[in-house]
Amino acid sequence: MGRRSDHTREELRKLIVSEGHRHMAEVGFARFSAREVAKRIGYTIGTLYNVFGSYDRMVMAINTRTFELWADHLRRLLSRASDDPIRTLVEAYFSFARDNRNAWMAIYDHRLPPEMPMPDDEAIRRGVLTEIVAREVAAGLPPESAVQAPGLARSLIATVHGHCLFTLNGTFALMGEEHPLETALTRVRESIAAARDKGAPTV
Amino acid sequence: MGRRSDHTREELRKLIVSEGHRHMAEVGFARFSAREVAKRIGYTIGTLYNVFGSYDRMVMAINTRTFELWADHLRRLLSRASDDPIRTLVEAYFSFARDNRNAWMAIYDHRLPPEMPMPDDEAIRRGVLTEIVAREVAAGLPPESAVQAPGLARSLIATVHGHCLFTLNGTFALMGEEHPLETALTRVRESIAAARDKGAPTV
DNA sequence: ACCTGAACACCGTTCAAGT
DNA sequence: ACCTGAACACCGTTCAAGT
Repeated sequence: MGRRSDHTREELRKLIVSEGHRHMAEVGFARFSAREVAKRIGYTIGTLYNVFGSYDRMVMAINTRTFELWADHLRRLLSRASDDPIRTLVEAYFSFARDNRNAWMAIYDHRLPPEMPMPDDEAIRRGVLTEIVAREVAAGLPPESAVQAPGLARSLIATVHGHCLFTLNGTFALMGEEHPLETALTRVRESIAAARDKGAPTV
Repeated sequence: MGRRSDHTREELRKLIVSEGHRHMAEVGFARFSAREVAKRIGYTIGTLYNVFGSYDRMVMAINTRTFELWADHLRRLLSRASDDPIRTLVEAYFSFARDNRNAWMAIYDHRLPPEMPMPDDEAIRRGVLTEIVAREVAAGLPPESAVQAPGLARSLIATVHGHCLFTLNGTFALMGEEHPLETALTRVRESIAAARDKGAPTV
């Protein structure tokens, strides 16, 4: 057969990412299959390799899509009148993860081969989420402490991430933790308060 | 063929966990294979199913073994004269993860099927690590705040875990974080200081 | 009772052969 | 130039058949 060209290369890319994301959301990373994505869009497995070159590059594109949906979710909740944007951010981090379990966990389940670094384009699109958080952290600090915002934001994302991950993967349940979100928020508030008190680092 | 009985059932269990752990450490969760473990110990795949019943139960046993090695590592470093056990704990969390990348990440890569809860025995053996941390956190608090120790310990483990995971999976590298361990330790100290100041909750 | 090994229904990856 | 589909070397899982 060959030469169908029902779609341009760009349309095909979007089709694969969109249907692949849906498949990931349904079955999760462990049962995700490139062959199944091909079947769903009515092409064969060879076509996915024409477009993405490898399984890893396709999963990377799907996970970047999840990052973008996640950032949208954060912006949407922040845009609603909120007198407590820090709480809103923590809640949005958790609610996206909980409502998109499989796709969200796939971001961290998938690891690129060591010899294959993340393309700049993908890294930039994923970095938007960090920027959203950094902006709100900066807004919560006095001007003389604002230089700390990017570093503090990275660390607070890691903090919230740990709490969110332990909630979804059952670790907190085994430990007997009953209020993961409020606990995470307490940690975040403590650190922002500490940065506020300390002011700009003197080093 | 059949009926070899070179080993008792218990010897076979230990053999599989030990060789399986080695295989996991070498290739990581994504390339781990039960068939390869069988080949390495000189049995066939059917025998692994006789002993463990499923792939998931075998991986669970291997990961529990990693938990025990990890707890040993923490105890070993704590037992050395240390004037700063909290720093020692954070360093030990990171150093075990870094020196046992594949086995450590496999703990969180592997997810049990939802219908298959963790057996009590495994949960208890994994919980030892949490208890070690809780003991040191309690020692760092005044007596009237000590009731908070278990809850605070869970949360600090999640905090350190997020920083450790972002270090190993490359997230922090993309974000430009250069001192993950010191950053995690700063977060931990802030939270312990906050608990110390606040005293026992009045609720 | 214990273990084997074939069978089953899948994988990701490659690539010669068609249009 | 684009796409197919067979081939390859693997998976986890099951289970009848051997000893």
